[in-house]
Amino acid sequence: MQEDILAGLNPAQREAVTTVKGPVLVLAGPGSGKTRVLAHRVAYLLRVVGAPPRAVMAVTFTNKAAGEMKERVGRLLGESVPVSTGWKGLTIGTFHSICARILRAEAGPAGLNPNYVIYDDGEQLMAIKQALRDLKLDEKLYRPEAMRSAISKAKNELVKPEQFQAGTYFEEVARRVYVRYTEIMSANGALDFDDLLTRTTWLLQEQPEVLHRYQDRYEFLLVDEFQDTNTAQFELVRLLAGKTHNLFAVGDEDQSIYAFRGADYRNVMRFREDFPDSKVILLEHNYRSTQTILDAANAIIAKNRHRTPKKLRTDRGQGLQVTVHEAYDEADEAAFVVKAIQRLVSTREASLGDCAVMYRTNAQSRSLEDALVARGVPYRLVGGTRFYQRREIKDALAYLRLVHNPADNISLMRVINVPARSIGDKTVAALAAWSAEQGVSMVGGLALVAGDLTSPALSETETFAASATSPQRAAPPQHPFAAAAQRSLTAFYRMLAKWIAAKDGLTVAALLERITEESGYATWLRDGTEEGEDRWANLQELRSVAAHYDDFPPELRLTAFLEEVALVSDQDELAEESDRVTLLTIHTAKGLEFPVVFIVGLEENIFPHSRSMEDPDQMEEERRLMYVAITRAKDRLYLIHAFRRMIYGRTEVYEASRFLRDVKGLSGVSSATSSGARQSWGAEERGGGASGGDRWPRRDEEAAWTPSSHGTRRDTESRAPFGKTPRTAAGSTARGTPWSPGSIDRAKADPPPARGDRQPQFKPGDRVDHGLFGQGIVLKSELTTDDEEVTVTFAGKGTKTLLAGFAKLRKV
DNA sequence: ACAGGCCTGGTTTTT
DNA sequence: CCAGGCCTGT
Repeated sequence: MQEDILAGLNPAQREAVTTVKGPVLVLAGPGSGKTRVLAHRVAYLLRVVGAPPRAVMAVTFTNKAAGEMKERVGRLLGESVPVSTGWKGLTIGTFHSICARILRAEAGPAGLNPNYVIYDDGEQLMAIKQALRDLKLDEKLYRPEAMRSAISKAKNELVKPEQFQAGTYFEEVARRVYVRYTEIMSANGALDFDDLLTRTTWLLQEQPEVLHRYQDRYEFLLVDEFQDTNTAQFELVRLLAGKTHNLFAVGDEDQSIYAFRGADYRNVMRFREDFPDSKVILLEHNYRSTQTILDAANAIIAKNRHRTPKKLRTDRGQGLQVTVHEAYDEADEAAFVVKAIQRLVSTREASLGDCAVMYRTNAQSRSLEDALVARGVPYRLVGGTRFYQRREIKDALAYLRLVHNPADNISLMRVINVPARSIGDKTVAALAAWSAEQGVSMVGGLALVAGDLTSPALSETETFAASATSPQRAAPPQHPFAAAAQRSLTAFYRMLAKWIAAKDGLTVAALLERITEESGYATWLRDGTEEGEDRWANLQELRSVAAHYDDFPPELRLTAFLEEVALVSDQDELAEESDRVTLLTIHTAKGLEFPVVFIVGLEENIFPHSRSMEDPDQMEEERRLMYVAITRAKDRLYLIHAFRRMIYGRTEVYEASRFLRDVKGLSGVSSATSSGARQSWGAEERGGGASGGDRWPRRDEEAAWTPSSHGTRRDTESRAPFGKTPRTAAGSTARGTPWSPGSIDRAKADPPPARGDRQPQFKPGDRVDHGLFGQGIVLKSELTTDDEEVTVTFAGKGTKTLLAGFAKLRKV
């Protein structure tokens, strides 16, 4: 058994797995098998050490990582040990989900509503705006977003509202908002994401009895991505491990890229200070990339001052060259990427799914999408609109949440007039004000308006107003509503009260269905449009998620469901099945790997980002980001920058990124810039031609090369609407020729056409058939070094430029 | 209630 | 340039 678990591990990994007692810090380079080590260690603890499953806690940052770990542990153990996040078995989960569970179980000691709801950023912002209104502060002057970030920062540092030290006027405002916000959240029975961590940590800090219970239970702690912990998380882990010190932390300072949300890679150092007897294990062997790629990564990260020196090694050999390419502008950059991908695919050196294009900011995806769509290359864009952020989903969840926790005013306000029930803004505002006066939640207020003095909403409400406990009422108090408003409010209340009464007897799916039907939401949503049907389909998807909870005990299923949807993002179930090019930011690429990686936008002020230029610490983070990006690549790496780029509607010349300078001198890195190509085979080589995006102007032509000189681009094209499936070229519309006719002669950046001895397969006027676009007519065809580039106009699908070796074009 | 015009601000993101 | 918020007018 032990052999099984240790088989295939290298000596360092093996040591990490088997060093069971005491604090262990594993510094794990990218691709060094850290997930493997974590899973094997859990299996080892259970199987060889004989630890009971309930004594083991493994903490990750993302659901995806937690899921992977569960799966791998399950595989190692042959599924014989119950792997669950439940109380009985192993605890494997994210910081947030584990904390949510602890707070649910310890609602009493933690002073929380056991039915608390979790607010996401949007709902949090609503609560902050409420706080600003209560404090009569101007939203324009004190941006809610700024307040949110100040409050979040305080919480990450475990600073309570009453401990908040304001050193500036702004901070004083933030302090007051923080205080008021906390009151509002408590009245609503709501916690934000930061609260989950800080409240748990405060609970353990302040209640020794609770702390000891958890310390006694969890003999073995494992923490992934330790460099991403913030102060609250670090403290939480420290507390939990306080008794046994059997704390196993895996991290890599060099991959810390989340400082902006409170992560502090120095926690890795602090680990060694706080646990001086800790054993440090380095995992430097990389199983992912070629040596050339690792050399580039090492060259980047070696310039950071604050790090434990490490050097990645592989036994994969040098591998292929790393390509540095200079493009003319963002369109040329995108065209270069797409062509390179098509070339690799046509030669079967890679599949579309092997290829990833990474960029610093989301806005950069646009030109890439344009190029992919234009050339009919399927792709997926990671990080688009998320399922749980969609309006219909948020509405449905707000209904469910309100039924679960009627104190939740934010959810009430979201749904009270959706669909329209003649309860306008003024009525809602009056209800909010009057309910607060009465010391009840808004649902409590509705109960009073409806004359229902026995409503549970009147007794369960935590209040922040004068009356701390709700007095027994003999008669409903006078309310400010006119007869019509009263009628609407009462009708809404009766409906809601019925759902609340029925909730325990129904499955979540049934409750959801009942709510969407009786509220009129379903009818309202399905307005006959295609969009309405899409949204309805999304609701059905939510319902099928809810159905997973049918078998839970009745009193738990709604709680469990709401918790899951609050803490899970569909990023986690990021489908990898289809063969498409992946577009994603470097941040979202962390933890992933691809055989072929393109890093685009390698220009000063783009990457490294302009906001990081002044601050050496932020510049180090940019460097780590570049390091993460490079180390995603297994076999092929392309580093691309553009000579000029349009940002915020302004086109400017950008200097190549310093990161390129760091990498360029290395052996195995080839700088095949377009300008070099131009010099070697001459600017006069070819005349115009309509397939834009891949040519350079001559120097003397630069002045004329203004946006207006190359016609309109994509200004009429709106982005394809998001759907449940990633976009493909199939639904795209074509655009016109991007370059204005008759403009000056240009050189091609592409390799020169193959010499004489080849004949094009296609010529202008040929009728062809394409699997995706149907029939079309060839406009022109040109040979390139290794393929033939055919421009075809398709009926109703516009004009596409395709590679004959890649697209399945057939003459008809 | 909603369309349309004006203004503003625009890293990175999980939970 | 362009998305999202806010205001105004129907």
